[in-house]
Amino acid sequence: MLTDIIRSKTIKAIQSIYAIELSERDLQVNLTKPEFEGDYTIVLFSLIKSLKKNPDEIGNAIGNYLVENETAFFESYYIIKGFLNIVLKSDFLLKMLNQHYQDPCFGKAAMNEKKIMVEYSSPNTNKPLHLGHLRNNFLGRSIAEILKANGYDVAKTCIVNDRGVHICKSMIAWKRFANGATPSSTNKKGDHFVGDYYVMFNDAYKTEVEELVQKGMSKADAEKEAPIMKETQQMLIDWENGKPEVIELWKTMNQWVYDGFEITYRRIGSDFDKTYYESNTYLLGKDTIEMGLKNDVFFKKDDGSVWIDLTSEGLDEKLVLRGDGTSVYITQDIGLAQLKYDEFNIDQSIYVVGDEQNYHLKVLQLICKKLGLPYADGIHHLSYGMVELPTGKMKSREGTVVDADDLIDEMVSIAAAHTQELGKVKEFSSTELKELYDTIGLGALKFFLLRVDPKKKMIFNPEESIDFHGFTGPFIQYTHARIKSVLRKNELDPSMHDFKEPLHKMEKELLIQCELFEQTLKQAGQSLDPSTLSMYLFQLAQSFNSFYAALSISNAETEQKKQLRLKISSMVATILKSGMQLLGINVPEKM
RNA sequence: GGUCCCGUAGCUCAGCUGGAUAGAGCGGCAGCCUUCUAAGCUGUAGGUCAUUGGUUCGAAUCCAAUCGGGAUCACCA
Repeated sequence: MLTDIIRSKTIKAIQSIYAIELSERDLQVNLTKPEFEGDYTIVLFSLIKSLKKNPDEIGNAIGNYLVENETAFFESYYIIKGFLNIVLKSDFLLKMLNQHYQDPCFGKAAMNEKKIMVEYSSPNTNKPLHLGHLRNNFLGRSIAEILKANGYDVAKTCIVNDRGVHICKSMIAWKRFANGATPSSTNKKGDHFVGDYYVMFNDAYKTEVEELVQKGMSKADAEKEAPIMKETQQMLIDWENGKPEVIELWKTMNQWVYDGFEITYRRIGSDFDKTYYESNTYLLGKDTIEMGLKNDVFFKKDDGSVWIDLTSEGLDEKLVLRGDGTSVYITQDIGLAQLKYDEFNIDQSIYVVGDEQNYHLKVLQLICKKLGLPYADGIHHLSYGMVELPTGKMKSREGTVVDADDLIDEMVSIAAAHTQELGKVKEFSSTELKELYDTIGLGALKFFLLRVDPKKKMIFNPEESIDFHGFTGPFIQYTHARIKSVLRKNELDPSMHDFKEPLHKMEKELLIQCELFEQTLKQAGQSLDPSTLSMYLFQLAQSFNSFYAALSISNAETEQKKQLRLKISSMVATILKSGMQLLGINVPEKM
């Protein structure tokens, strides 16, 4: 990578001029700001102390040395107020261009030996997906792809929360209110169908509680005594005892939800190498607790419940097994962590889970460490912020949840309206059009959710629909389609690779930006952050559009210039396409 | 109350381990389609980087305190 090359050559220069060995960390190399002359900038301030010279003197010495001794790389230099701005020769960039202008693997690392698991999505089977789930799904999928591009062997998994009292709630409501209705009899998507009964449960429950309070019962008691709640709790017990009729209903209703999820997953492009179900894993982890009890990692209280004391870590005492011997949430997470490790032999396990569970995941890792489990250090919580509305958190009780399917439909129909209005793809068949609308609508939505730092919470305003202009997915898709159009109309000659004419400023800038792709992927992989990639792709597209407006490709001054520009365009399109694919976004040939 | 996170333009967000006059997009204003896709391009206005102190050649960035907002601390998942 260029930055690394410049850094190491500069360090070598300093060593040979001043006989002082600097570490890579001591030297800052950045892109030169556009308002100054030069391509890359070396910051001289940090060298003043160790070299005991003034910045101008140091800059001149280094600049001279580089231009004279590294003739293949450096052309000239400028010194402005403590910064050494160097001008690159075009050779390195042109070589890269000739090699990779249509290489879909450009920027990606070779396979390494490490295996990483990414767990994401992890839905509940009692309600349809909402906007928050979309952020999770897009992040998980994209991070998995980015890690693959960094050479890792990646396994995508999902843990489905398919059991528990909340699942029984929709089952009870269905028994009470459905009269045998099914998704097909009502022509409703299965997950939405079941979700409706979950809502009905809460309504009925609320009514019953109110009635009891009217009769003089306290609110707390009423909440426990409401018949519908008692039925639900009984159902959970029946479920755990395997009562056939309950199991039958549970299977049926979950299948409805899975059928619904399947449609959404296929549409948004989420898939998994392995799906775990809580109904299979909820009993895991007890052996490990037993082991920890023997090793004094855990302790037992008088009532038989098992705990871990994390107060020395600044946390609390945490229950890991109930007094009656049944599991809590963390018990099965300990077990599942073990199971994943056993089944996949992973070096690292990434959990894409919302930041509301920071404490939980911290405790999970700490417990695994204390137990001395080999995979403890590999556990990594990719904590992402909640998606909120301008009015605050989304609340299902207040009906302010943004439904995933609805939002996708809305985005796709906006894409369709825009496309029809512009009328650029009149020759498309109806299937091609449908595919294009999906590509653009989902591209806008995915990019919107991936362009911000995962760690930060973000605000979605349903009043202003997601943009299709500016820093958006469609902007990048459009840039790609535009390039493809130019490439269709002008023949690129692969044999032409000797570009002697000096590069235009914008040509050089584009090549330097292309070169940055590898570094960007590496950084996105290390920080598990697709937003850095999103920003990079946007900037690249933006630079291309400026280039496109300022310089003519097909009517370039010379044939050599034309071919150079066609290759640069091709390289930009290649990077935009492969970069967007790492975000889970397709780019059209035409739009 | 304990722990953790956040506060940058009207709005949504970038600003990496301290470095040049704090940047994008949207929205506002003014321009650009007889030339390769105007979902584009160019220009312009808009900031006490929550506040106050400290560290130093230099702070939006590091430290401390204050103010404001949020998450979490269940024999829930």
